[in-house]
Amino acid sequence: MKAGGGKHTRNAEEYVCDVQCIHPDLVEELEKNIIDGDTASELSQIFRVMSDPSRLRIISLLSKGELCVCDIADALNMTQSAISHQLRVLRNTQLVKFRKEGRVAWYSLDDDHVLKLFTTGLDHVGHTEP
Amino acid sequence: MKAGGGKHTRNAEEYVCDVQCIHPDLVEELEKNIIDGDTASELSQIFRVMSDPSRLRIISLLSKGELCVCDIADALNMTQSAISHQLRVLRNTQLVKFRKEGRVAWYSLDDDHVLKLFTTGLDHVGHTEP
DNA sequence: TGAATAGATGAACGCATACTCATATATTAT
DNA sequence: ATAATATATGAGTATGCGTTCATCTATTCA
Repeated sequence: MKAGGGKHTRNAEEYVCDVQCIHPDLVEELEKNIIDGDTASELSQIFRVMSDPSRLRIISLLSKGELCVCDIADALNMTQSAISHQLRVLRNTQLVKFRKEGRVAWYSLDDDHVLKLFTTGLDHVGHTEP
Repeated sequence: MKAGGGKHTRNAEEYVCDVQCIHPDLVEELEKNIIDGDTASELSQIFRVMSDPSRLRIISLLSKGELCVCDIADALNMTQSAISHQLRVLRNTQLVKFRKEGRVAWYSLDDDHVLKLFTTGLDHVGHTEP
């Protein structure tokens, strides 16, 4: 650690703290279980994308089926531009896919994981999907 | 919608677009399926908390058991202050809980949903937990 | 061909937030 | 009581991001 700290280990019923010594066994044990920084960053991106209310509502809509941009904009009462920007974010992170039909772009969820994350999250906040 | 837009509906095999008219059936259908703004905000908070690499690594560590602040700081090679700030965020959103034992604070995950979100996320990025 | 429309996108503004630094609080040891 | 330790926290700074506004491309219609 870099500031203000010591080091603790469980030792039967008592907790031993010491600043200078590091307990290699615990550290090693811990370090096996840490996801590395790259994985953490990669993972954080998915959650980051799902951490915006507008994007969640888009996902909520798309969980029911394919929709075009202006349907979404209308349903959420947001500008086409705002929706389009958000859809790009969702596209870039592979959470949604789309197909072009004339000048209409139809969007849909790309992955079941997204839906699972969404419903698990809803579960967590104590709501259930309609 | 507020800018640049029309309105589309699936109509058998053809898609009808019209700007001024709103198709009440589709809108109504959609609006039943939208999570409301409050729910979206509430849900976004959980994902927001899980959208930071440092917090994810903390969660990763705590998924293996109870740890004190300086254990975490040491394992992640971050300052005690930074960890403490992040733990407060995790505490305030009920993702972790803690107990005080003397001057040592032992933290652990508060909820199985957290772990489920974490592992589902890892699944999504194609990693599996060690 | 020219007008209208669906959507995409760059710039800019405002707000949120992760970390650092300094310091405060609470507990243990001497 | 005094010193040391474990953690918490406020202020400040830098970075990231969501939305708006203006504009651009591509497609359809007249």
